[in-house]
Amino acid sequence: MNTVRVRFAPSPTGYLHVGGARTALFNWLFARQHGGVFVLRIEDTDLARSTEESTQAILDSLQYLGLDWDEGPKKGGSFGPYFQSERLELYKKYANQLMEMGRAYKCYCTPEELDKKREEQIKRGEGTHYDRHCLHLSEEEKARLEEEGRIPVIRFKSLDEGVTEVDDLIRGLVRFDNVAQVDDFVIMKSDGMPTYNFAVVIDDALMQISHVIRGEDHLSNTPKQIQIYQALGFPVPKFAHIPMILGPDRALLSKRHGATSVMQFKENGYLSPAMVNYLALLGWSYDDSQTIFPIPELVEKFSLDKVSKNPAVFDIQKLDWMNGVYIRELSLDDLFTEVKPFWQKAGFIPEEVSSELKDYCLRILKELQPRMKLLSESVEAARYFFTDDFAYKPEAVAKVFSKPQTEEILRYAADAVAGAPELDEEHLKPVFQAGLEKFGVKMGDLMQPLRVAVTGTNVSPGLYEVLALLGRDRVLKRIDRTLNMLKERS
RNA sequence: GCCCCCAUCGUCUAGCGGCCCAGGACAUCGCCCUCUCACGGCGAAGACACCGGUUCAAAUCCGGUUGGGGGUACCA
Repeated sequence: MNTVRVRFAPSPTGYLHVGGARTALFNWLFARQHGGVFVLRIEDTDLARSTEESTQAILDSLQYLGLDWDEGPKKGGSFGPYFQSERLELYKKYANQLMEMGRAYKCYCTPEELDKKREEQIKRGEGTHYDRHCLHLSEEEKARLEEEGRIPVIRFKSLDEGVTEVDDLIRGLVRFDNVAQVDDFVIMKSDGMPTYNFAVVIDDALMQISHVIRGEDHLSNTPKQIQIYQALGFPVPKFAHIPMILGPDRALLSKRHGATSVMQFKENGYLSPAMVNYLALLGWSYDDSQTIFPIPELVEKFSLDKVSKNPAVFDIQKLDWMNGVYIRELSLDDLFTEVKPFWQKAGFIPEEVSSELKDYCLRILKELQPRMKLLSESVEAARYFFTDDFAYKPEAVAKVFSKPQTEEILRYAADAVAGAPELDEEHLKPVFQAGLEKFGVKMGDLMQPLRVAVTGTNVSPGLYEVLALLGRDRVLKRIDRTLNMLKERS
């Protein structure tokens, strides 16, 4: 009886963006916590903008985030179909029922006529609402209009008095004046499709949705929907309107703020659990100390009454930090699994990785792990481990190779490397230190030129580790190459 | 225009009448570690939008102002 049934109902008119993902996440968490059902429904009633690619992109995005649905596309369920475009008969049936009850009527007004009336209402300082011009049309008038070729829409006849209350789980009681706030809105368009405010009610009612968790942008539409529930005698679900996500300029988060598509985040190297963790914290918090929440803990601790009422600015820097935290928590093996596609795409490693190569990768990753925020960063950071043909970073050359004695120091380092039984700190450091006295310089003045010589950059993991990974041959070749370059330059 | 929602450090937030001259995290700055960069450790700076009430006592309750967001479609 009290089964929790929630749903995520995106319209396939583009990629899933982080706002939608966050809504999906809150629904999913709520369902999982209560042992309920998470339904995925595709709201594709906008014929002009809905595409199959978008549907697929949404499915892929949810999968990446690990938000599995119990009923919906590719999964089925006993409340289907789960595409609104396949539920047209249902909407028609209930629209007719409303008309028979006298709670809906055909309207022949053209968009132009309606626009004009709206403008006048605004000019007069009134709220905008349909003037019920078509409510009292006689059968003859209707027939005449249809002969003219006008195709009617169906409007809901809203209540003439009183207020409609939305008892929101997050915002508390919100009251709307029926006359001023609930228009005789269109429920069936002239193309035979239902409008959002109608279809959402029919579907949520028929799918026995118990809690409607959605963005705050739907709060103002809720009284309209509640009137439909009531007119049709459907039980009204509980509502929870979660705050919007904004960009740094406090405008609604959109493409112009940068990446907003979930798949884009995946491609940029964000780990799924980091993404989920960050999204969960946008508008929700647990206490005054914890910020890292593994998914099972989220399922356990999430609650709607800890959801904030104010809109949240999407902070990419915090997401980056969090991604770094999750990267550092990965085992090297798991990190390799995550990094693999990036390295394959860069041509560093083949499709099939030998155990010897994997071992090498793991050793590299051990050094890179504490320095990574994004998986994608590992490509540039690891380039010199996979190719000898790397470019020297101009800033590094300018800064490091401009010092006196550079070439002598590099030659000394080459000798040290050539003579050391092992390329590690234990064997190299004493030799390097001896060099410092000889040249009258500090450790950095020796290590930095050597670093640039073997990596092409002045920023890398610990040099001893890098040298050991590269091996004697490659190190000596690279020092040679650098020396030649310096000679040619002067 | 009309209606609805919201208002604590730059950002996400804790706070639900006294524990708060406001706590945490990211970002920023400084120090330590140190071969560079990270990681890690320590520390600094940084907020209750404003004005009125209510109360012995307000970040917390009420009203207003201002500001931000949303809705007002034959989009969802």
